[in-house]
Amino acid sequence: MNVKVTLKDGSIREVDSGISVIELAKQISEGLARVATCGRIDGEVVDLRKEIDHDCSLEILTFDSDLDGRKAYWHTTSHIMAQAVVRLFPDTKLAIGPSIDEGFYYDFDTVENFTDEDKAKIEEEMKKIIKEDLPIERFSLPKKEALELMKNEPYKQELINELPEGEEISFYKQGEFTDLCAGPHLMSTGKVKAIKLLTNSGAYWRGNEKNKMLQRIYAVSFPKASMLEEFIKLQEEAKERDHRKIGKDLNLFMTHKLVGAGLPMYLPDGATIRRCLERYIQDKEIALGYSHVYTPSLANVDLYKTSGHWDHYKDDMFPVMQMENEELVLRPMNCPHHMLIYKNSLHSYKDLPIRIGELAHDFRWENSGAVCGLERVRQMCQNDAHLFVRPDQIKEEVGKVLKLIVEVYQKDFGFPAESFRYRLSLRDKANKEKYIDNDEMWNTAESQLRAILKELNIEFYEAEGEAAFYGPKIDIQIKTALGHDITIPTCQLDFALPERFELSYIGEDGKEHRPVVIHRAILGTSDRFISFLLEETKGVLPTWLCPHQVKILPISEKHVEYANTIKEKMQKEMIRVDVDDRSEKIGYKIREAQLSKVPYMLVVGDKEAEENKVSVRDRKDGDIGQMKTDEFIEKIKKEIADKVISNK
RNA sequence: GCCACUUUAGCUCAGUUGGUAGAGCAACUGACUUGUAAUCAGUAGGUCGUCCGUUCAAGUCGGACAAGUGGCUCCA
Repeated sequence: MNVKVTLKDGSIREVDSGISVIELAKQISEGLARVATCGRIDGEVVDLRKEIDHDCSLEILTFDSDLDGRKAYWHTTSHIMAQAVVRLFPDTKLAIGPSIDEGFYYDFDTVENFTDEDKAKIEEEMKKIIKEDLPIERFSLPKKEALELMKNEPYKQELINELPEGEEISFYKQGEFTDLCAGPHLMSTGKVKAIKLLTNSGAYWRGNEKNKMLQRIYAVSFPKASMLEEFIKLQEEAKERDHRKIGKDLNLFMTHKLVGAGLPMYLPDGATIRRCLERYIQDKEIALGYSHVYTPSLANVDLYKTSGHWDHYKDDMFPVMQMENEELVLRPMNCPHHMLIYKNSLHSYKDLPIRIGELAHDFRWENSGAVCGLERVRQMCQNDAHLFVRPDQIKEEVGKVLKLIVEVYQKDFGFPAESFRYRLSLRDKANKEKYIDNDEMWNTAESQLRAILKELNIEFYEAEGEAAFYGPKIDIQIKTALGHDITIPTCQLDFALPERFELSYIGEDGKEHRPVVIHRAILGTSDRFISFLLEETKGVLPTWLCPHQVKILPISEKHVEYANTIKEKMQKEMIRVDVDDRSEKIGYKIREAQLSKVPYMLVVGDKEAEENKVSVRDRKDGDIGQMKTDEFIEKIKKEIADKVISNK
């Protein structure tokens, strides 16, 4: 933000581009600066005196790259929306209306739910309020008077009552409408130019499902109509990246209501991608000293009573199946099985760490409203492993896991580092029944993970209430094309399950010691990883993962025989190759192959057949010229060599 | 699970005020034998998500259920 301000003595001072709008506003309210004379909106220098047409101690706010300005802009629009709703539906009670990353929402307690028609009316009314260009005034009241002013607004009263005693409580007034608000806001409603109501949905008061459900309307606003158009365009692009759309277009997976919600079926091409990924990650793990096992998806319910899952995780599990005298459940996690595998033999301190991995199917009851393509499912395949370590090995092993994550995501897949945020997931100290009760254990585990992250110089944030019931985690969070914040890789520290299963190793001193368990998943689950992969790559997968790596396109039926001979040659080299032998023009075949995102198209006709060559067309660069068939086979083998041991 | 919306051919979508369905692409057949992003013609394909109701008559109106979509809650 680059702004010139006129100081009270009349001198003009340029404010650093690094200053935030809030900071500038503070300077103004402190009397340091009076009014800005020019600033940038959407990159263009404009005269702010035109933007700010009355003098008060309000903030100067513009919608440019400054996040604070953007938030104030949206926040103001949310007040305009609330004003419109109150005008149209006077019995509405107001809850909260904050700005969010992309726009804002407002929660209303209404007599009846909003329909699409209501939304259109609200949008019209908002445009009127903008046209009225109502000045926005800020004032503050002591608590008692604030409560009196909001006597008809129970949600606002609840909020006021929670504010600390003695604090000034600020309000913003525009025309007949006044709302409790910390600000900041624009100077008047007319500053808002382009608005669009997006979706409405139910939302619980304070996000607690025990509270009343309110009506939430999401919306965006911009200072220029063109920016709104741009926003809509970006939204459409995000839809194109949606893994469910790509999955359908490329025939990767399907669901069927007879199978059930959240239970996708992988079609041949999707199954190929998954098989390659699973082989890849297992090969990586083998190289790092992991041993893989197979364990059943069903277990006696007592296993989970022993592990503690039954007490802490029951609601997320499928119900017990009672057969003869046994009570069986589908497993939600693999840890208990792996604990028993560890316990199956005696271990020396010299044997540790022991790393037990499995591509294991887990079953979790997800709310019907939560399931989403491959991203949230009710049966998933975890790329799971449990590392049984001595306490002195925790740091090294967690470090190795984090290193593997970086290697996979950044080196092998080339995903940009900015896509990921490291989250230290801690317990919620106020909600003790959710977690295994052992404060000492929690404190040790949490501080150890924090120390490791710091030591490795990894930037992270802490989140209370995100831990597993048995221990804290380092989760790697990503934001999907759909804007969901999800975990893919995870690394968890667990002192609890070793205790519960009475695990031990024989130490140097000849006595029994308790190992520590590190739970980790690199791809997370195959399902969620594929959803992420498809969205991140827009379906243009690296060659080693492509279900169809090469498509041979004969110019005419005369050339099908030659096409088939090179196909056989490639198949022997474990390349996934098809021949398009239909009687279509070459342009048509290329178009189809291109849309199916095949990395290499080999056009073959008389010229190629004579010289035992192929004309290579790359999906990104188009025609890249002729080469000998053997030369092409070597090229593609080289391309996939470091990811793949067995390609089929 | 909760709130809102959606569900018509394999896919993408039309379908006027209720009078038992259309297009494009795909598929199939035939002709064309093709040189780097769509050759032409023809054929076939649907109890309009399922069930119940209103009506002389329901893709269209009402209800229940299911699946899907956007959120909330939850979560790998």
